[in-house]
Amino acid sequence: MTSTTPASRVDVDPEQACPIAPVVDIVFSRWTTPILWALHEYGRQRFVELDRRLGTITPKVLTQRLRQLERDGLVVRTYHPEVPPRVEYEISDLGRSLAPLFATLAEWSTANLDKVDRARDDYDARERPGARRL
Amino acid sequence: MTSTTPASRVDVDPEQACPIAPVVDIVFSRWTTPILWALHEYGRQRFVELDRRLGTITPKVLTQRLRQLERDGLVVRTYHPEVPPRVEYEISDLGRSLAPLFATLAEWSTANLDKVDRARDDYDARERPGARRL
DNA sequence: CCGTATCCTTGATGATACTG
DNA sequence: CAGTATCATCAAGGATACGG
Repeated sequence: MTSTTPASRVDVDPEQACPIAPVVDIVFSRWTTPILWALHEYGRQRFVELDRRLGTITPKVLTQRLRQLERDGLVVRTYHPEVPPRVEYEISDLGRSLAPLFATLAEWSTANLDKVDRARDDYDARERPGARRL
Repeated sequence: MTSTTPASRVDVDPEQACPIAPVVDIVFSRWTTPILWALHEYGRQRFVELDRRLGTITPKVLTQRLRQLERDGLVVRTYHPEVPPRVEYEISDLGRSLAPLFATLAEWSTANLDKVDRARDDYDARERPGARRL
């Protein structure tokens, strides 16, 4: 390879052609938005509070995601050496800097989510029966 | 917030406590951003062009994602009954309405991605060896 | 309380081959 | 060309139990 491939793939490093791909991985991987939202809305919280607030998440997965967010600098973890132990999580400044982004997202949501719903209804009505694709 | 809830889960319908969760599912599920970006940047394209441009995606998955995006009204599919068949995909008005969102995302990226990298380096340097969590 | 360790299930993806 | 069908793989997530 490394030659002038005539009619093959374009000069893209796979999946990286999209410049926002890295941010998407960081901010929108599974459970990250609910966690960040919870921390942003309700402030510093302990592990169990978060666990309960997120409803269906398991402690294992919550730990994984919190570690990831801590490593990425979006969340700050504070350990209080007491008995019983107490750990608190809060959103970092970097994490807070995502607020306008989330706001934009929420605006788009209120403005367009119903359009998506209608598009789905239309599609399902059209493509339902024999479902001949033309 | 609800004070002193005895000892159970808060009044959240699971995973739905985050108001932007639905949009995230629609816009940021796997491969959707690269696809939308490619359609937005390079305009109307045929199936193979997209396939090649996205680099590593397989036709099967590309079809799945395109169907989803078409159903959600973010992408428009046009079938030209010729031999050989020709199908073109383009971004819809609804899809285009995501542009400012993507712009915000790109801005955050250029402004803060290096901070994430440094946070990761710091974390890895701290938590590397015996990795005692305190 | 705050997790970790283990096992297991499942949904997503890759590979390959084949139609209209 | 534009997919679909089928099979194999695989890692993320859930359930459960236990430890500091």
